[in-house]
Amino acid sequence: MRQETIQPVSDTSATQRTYLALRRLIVIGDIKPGEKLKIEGLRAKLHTGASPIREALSLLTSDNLVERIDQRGFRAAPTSQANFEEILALRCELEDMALRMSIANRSEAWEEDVVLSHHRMVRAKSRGDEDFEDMHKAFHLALLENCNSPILLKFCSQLYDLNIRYRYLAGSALNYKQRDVSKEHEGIMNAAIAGDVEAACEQLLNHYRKTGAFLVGLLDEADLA
Amino acid sequence: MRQETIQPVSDTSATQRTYLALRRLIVIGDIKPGEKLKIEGLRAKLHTGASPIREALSLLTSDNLVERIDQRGFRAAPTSQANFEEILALRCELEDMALRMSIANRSEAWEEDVVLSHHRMVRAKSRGDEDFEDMHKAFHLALLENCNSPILLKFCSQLYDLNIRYRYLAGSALNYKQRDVSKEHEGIMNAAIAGDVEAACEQLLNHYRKTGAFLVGLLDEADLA
DNA sequence: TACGCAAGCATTATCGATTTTTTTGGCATT
DNA sequence: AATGCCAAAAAAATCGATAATGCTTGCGTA
Repeated sequence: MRQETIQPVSDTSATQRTYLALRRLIVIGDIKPGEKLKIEGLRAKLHTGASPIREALSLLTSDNLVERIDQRGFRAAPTSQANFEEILALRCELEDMALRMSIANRSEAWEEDVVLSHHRMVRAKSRGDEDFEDMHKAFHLALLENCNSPILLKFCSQLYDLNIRYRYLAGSALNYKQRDVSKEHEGIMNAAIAGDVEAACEQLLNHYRKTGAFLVGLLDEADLA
Repeated sequence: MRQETIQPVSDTSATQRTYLALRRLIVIGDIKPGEKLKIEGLRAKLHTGASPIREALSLLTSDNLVERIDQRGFRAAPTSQANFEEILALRCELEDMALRMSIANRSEAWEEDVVLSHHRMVRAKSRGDEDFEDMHKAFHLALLENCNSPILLKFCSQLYDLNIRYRYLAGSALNYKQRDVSKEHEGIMNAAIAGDVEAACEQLLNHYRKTGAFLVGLLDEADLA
């Protein structure tokens, strides 16, 4: 009988798992903005050693989700209205840029990716799936994916995560006020696929600004810190 | 007699020192693009333990200077003409944006900072100081500093470092062909201080594009990897 | 009472050793 | 000659313990 190659204990490293777990905790607000991230506490919570934690925190620093203070440990990045507005403004600028480039390089393969990720998002939503948020992000990034500028894409992805954090902070109020977000998504997708740069960008930015304005309203009430 | 508080062994952490050292080695090209970064080797070279190295490398990952491959270690980010052109294009877009904002928020304090950092750069240059490169970066960032958008600033700073790496790769040929870079710097500074947005931005982008075109020429000859 | 100092405590940072995983090189088989 | 398999070596990842550092509290003094 064929000797089964020994299965690795896990297919990802402890650092990777810790990174994803911590990132999630911060983004969804389970770890509060400004909160001190004590190694010991996390070690217990995530069942792993100090090294993976430390490394994961270093990685999160680059994502602007964690602040590292030399000799004084780590803390979750603080939030503020100014920070939110900065993120919104940058997102509008950078995504506009990326979407224009993406459409300029338009190809059938890309159009298919966009349609596919949109479909998956819609499906996840109608099912009430856990991973709707992931699909939502995937859709938005798929739109930009074709821009042929990995660094720009990375910036957009980072900003997306920073932004979504505020969505969670604002609470579930958003779920009700569902506007016609689905329509907006469709509109963006269709314009993008049709190669209508101006329409696509205008709708995308509108989409962000509407959500943004709404969020600012909510954040005023809920205190951030 | 007043009891002297015990001096710390060093005023910065080993991680911080390692981070700066490694970053420098990569930017100036002492560590080649794509080169494997073995922990043991670096441990010996930098006289420190594995933990600080590992952490420093994680931090450099966020700067796009190091790639992390799960379970397979780290390597210096590879270079390519496409990558260089991407950096150049992004820099033009983002710095243009930042400079416009900076000028829009213009204040006396900021103008003084700009003048000061320019002076220091000129002085370092005339003296042939080691730290001319640092001063040069400081000057360019000072121009943008007033944009009131820390994240944008961070992006610009990152892109600056990525770009300068190519300058070093192209070799010292640049030192001779000194065009009239000093004039260009002055022009940018004066326009910025005078609040002439269009002139300042135009000159800044020209400055980058000229250097960029020149570099692309050199990079064609020298093989990058 | 307010201030400065110092000891004790909490936490971070670092090291050295161990465990896992990947890579390499040789050997047998087709 | 090429392929696949295994064992040995190299490297990365992780752990547990220790050293360094920052923070807090309580005491003595003015």
